[in-house]
Amino acid sequence: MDNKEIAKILYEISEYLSMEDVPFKPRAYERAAMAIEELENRVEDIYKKEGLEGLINIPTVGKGIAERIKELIRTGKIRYYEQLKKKTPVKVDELTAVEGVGPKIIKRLYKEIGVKNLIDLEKAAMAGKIRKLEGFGQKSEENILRGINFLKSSGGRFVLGFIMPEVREIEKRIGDFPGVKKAIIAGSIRRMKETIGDGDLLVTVSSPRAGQKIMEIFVNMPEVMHVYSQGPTKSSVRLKNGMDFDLRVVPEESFGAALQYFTGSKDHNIELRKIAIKKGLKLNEYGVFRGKKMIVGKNEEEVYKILGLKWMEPELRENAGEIEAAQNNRLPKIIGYNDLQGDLQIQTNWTDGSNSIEDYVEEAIKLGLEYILITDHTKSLAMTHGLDERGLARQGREIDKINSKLKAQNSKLRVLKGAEVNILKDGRLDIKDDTLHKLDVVAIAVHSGFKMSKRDITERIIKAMKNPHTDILFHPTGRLINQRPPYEVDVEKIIRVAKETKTVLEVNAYPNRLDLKDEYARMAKNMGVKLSIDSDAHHVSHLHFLEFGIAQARRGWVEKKDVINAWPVEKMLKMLKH
DNA sequence: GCCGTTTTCGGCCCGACTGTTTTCAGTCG
Repeated sequence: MDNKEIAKILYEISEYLSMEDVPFKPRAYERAAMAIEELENRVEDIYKKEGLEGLINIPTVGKGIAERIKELIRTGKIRYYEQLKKKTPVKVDELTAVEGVGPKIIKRLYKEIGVKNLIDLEKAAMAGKIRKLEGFGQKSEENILRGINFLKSSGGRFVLGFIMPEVREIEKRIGDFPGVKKAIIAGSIRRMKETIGDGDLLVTVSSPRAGQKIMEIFVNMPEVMHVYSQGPTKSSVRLKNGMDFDLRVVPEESFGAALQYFTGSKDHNIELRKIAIKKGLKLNEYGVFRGKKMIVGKNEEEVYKILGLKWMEPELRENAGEIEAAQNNRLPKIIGYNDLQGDLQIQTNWTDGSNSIEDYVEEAIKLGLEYILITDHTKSLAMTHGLDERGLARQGREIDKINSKLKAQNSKLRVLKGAEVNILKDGRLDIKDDTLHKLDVVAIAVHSGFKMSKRDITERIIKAMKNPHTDILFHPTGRLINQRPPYEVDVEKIIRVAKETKTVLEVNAYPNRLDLKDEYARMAKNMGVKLSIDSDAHHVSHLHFLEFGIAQARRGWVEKKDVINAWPVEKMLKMLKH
């Protein structure tokens, strides 16, 4: 049982306890679930090595929850959890996934109209049963239906950044196997799309025997739940996490053509084949052919070259102008995965992050960053214990101390003072100007009022951008992939105002945000607006998410010069408004 | 149920916003 599975059960216990109106316990279970999700070591291993004591030593896990986890590891279930489920037999995970539906609503809908799962919920809403309940109305019902439709539209796709560790693990394991020469993930994963449907792993092998062997290994991996098919060149499985995964053994001389073909996108490939036809050639996954004679296919570069195109990064292959650019040798020099020098959004344990400023300092040094901006939440975001003016001043003094220490150690790293200042409903910021003035970088963000009309929310954000202290607008559209649509903000208008006010727009790298998304990042870049790519870390391990923000920016044709935290710290600070 | 430089009990849930109400419950993260 892995940590995610354990965490999921603890989350559910938390929801059930909330339904019962039990005080404080839900929060305790929730905090334990969050801690376990972020733990590097496997809880099961901790228990095996150190027993109950080891579990209790996990912060936020005490004697009570440790006992529950112990029972889960030893018996495969938790009696307490089973009792709670029996009492309210509903699919909590399905129902809470609907935006705006929480434990109290679930409980009432179950008790009063027997809603147990998502299908029941949709039926009840469609039949107009929910609006008739006391305390509910037409709007609540519409909101629930909207939430369900949103879930459906995103169904079956996985958030790239969350699934990537498992994908890479499989890629590496297969690639390291004796007899396997090359192993590369193709498809939308290689193009670094924000969500992916399935995995395609291409390999070349040293002998047919090795090919057969690797197929054996693949279909018997511990992650595999079901084998659809197993053949000499293609095997297809479903993983336990729900994702379908194919392994293809490809002839060495066709590897480039196969990689090109399976990387896609579909539209990009269609255009390429049209070009091939015009040149009297044929392009397929085995190579480029003249008549029956294969001309090239061993690597991607030669496939593109023979079609009269420069090779291009997979992130650009969406038939969005890249083919023409490649023909005219005008491809952008998109930002590289090692080009960032700083990270401009980090939440610490001063508010809702899990780690101290020093923990982040340590991790940032490991990653080779030269600066980090601390951006804890501000006071009106009460659930995160947002900082007020005095809190920010106190944090500033701590940062000064840390910087002196770093300097004494001859460290290159510098910690900058910032905040993720909350934009109030009327567009004012919730921190006074004289405090904002003392910060190195002021970032602003919307955290409430997501359902405002297009005009109102756009005006609200613009007013906040016009504050002379504002430097960066964080996650400009507020979307959460597979979970919540963006607010109805007029992004084009925001980009225009960003240009006027010299406000930097963020490409948030958190895997289910990626906000601005690729097309808007491209629009901003084209209008000369500067961007920042930030992890939005709430835990030191999240600094690694920068990769996915960079990927999103690359998909938006963004270059190094467009990204302020790809610049040295002095140049970056000089560019800002104050 | 967890936690502790306020330490073995008594705090912890804090505020904005929405949608339902006419004074408030529930969600957000």
